[in-house]
Amino acid sequence: MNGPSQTLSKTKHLLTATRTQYLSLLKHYASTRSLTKTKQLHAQTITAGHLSSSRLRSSLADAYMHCGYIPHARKLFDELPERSALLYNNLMTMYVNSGLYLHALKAYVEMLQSGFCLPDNYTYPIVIKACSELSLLGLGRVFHGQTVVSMFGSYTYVQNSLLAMYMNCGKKEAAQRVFDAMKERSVVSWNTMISGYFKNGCAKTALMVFNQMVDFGVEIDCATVVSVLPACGYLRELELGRRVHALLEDKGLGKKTAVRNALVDMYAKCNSMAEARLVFDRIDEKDVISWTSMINGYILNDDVRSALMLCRIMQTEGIRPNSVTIASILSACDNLRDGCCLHGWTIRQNLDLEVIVITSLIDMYAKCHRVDLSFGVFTRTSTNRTAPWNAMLSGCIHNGLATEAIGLFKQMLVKGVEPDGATMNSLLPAYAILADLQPSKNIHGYLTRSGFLSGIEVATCVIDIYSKCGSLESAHQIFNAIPIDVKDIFVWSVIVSGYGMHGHGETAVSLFRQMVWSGVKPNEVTFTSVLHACSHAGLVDEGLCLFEFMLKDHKMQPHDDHYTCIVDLLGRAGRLDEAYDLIRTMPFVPSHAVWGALLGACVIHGNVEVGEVAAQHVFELEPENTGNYILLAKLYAAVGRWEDAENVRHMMNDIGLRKAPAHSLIDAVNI
DNA sequence: CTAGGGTTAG
Repeated sequence: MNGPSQTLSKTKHLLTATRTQYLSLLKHYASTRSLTKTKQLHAQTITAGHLSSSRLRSSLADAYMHCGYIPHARKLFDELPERSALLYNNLMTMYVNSGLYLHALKAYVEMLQSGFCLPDNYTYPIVIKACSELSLLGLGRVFHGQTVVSMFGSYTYVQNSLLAMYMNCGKKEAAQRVFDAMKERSVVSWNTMISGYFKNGCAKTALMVFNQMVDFGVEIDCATVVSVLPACGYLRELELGRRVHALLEDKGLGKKTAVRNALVDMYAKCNSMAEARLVFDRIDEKDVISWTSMINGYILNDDVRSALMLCRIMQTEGIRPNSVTIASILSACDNLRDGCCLHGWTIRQNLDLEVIVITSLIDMYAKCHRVDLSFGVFTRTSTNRTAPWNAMLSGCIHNGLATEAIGLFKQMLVKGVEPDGATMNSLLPAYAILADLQPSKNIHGYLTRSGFLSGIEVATCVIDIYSKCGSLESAHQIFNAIPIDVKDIFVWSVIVSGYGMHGHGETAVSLFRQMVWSGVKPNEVTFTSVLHACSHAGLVDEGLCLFEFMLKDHKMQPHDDHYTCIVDLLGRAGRLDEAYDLIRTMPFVPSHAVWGALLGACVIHGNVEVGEVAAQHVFELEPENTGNYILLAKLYAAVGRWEDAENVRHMMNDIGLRKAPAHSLIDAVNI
């Protein structure tokens, strides 16, 4: 504390201080970032007449730079007769620390033009960081080239900044090349690669790099831990997460709140709330992130009550929620009453203008089937950010408003909002729902021009759209344009089911075999698609063979969908007894779909005996589905038992189900 | 003097 007498003595001291003393004081103020004291000393030097010394002015500028006081720093800097590389570096660092990356790059240009000095090994990390933050990949590459010719390319600091820059710009291959060429790698190099791979969607690679790092015997630090734990959580690698936990306790890295928070999050994502709670309770200084991680953990594990309770406790402990806390809680809300309550709460917390919160509110209302309220939130915000638009788009899709979604996207383009991958994920299903060829061709053109089509996810969507429109040639063309090693399980599934849904069983099966042959392992969904294709096209032996392949070669547990396909397949072929036998050997209770498939087959082949059994089951499982009654009536009609058909109609009426118009039953019976 | 690092929506 500064008492008045102390201040006085200090002032006295300063007045009599020599220039050297000023300089050493400034150095101290710079390292401790004491702006007030720097300002005081600035005033002193003016009154003491010392400011004529350019050495002192330079130190003063330097102190202001370290304190981040841009106006004075810049003015003093500009007035200096000559500037060293060190001063330029510090100026650029100040700009970078204030988020003024473009200013930093301008300062670099001035440095080159000044003729006083050249960039050094300290300069490059700063300007490369600026490129990284601005995603200026082109300029970043230029700096990369400059470092290589200037020999600073072999400095670990410089290389580390390049790793981060490439990772930030989504160029993980480029980062890996720099990493591979490094002669010496620090712990920072490894950490940058781990977090970089995770940020670029390669969580598995991130874990691989971490394992390599441990194998190499590199000492891990806090940053390693907080880089690797999110990847463990994402991949639900609980065992590895526990090993990292043990390792960090061993090395005494577990004191920082950030590390404990990362642990809470990891355990929560691995569905181990007991361990998450244990870590959480042991955090001495819980911050808003600790609380949010725990709250979000409960939400992820479907314990909304505990999440809300914890949120209450947090507030009684004096910690205010932030936008992330709110977004997390909103994501768990699926009813309008709570939703409106929470909306009010976000307004009271003054957080309703944050982009994440707006996005979450839009999403929440859409989940409550109130797209009108989503739209209310949406229109009341000045939105040129992409996320709220995406939320609005996906909200439309979830509520079946395909045309509205497409209209919204057009508005988005008109207003100059930059669409991204998530935009496409929300938008493209709209075209698949509409299944209208001309608009689909239009969006295909847009996707080609904008470059989105080169992404495998988008290409998969477009294949699906063309399939739904019935344009299998176009679908196949896009499919063929994808290199074989890029084709994943999803794109194969879509093309198989595309051919399947239009009755081209042979092509579907042939594509399925190509997929297996190319080394992509089929999953439950692909088997459903191909079995469905077989039943649709009447390929009985093929279908049974594939079912066998699925059980024996792939050791898969068949789902209800698979049984439905096979029952349908056998049933259509008239092998009703086999179908019935299969149902009786099922390891779980058959669903209405399975019995429904059997009933449908009985109708085709006029088998009343089996049909009645099937009908009994479907009536029990979905009593309100009128289609089932109609099927049974149709069956009776098919074998000429008109009275029974009429009785089924009465049965429907007795249950009070008049949803089906009378004529549909009559039509059905008359076929 | 410089490089990496915790919670979140679509």
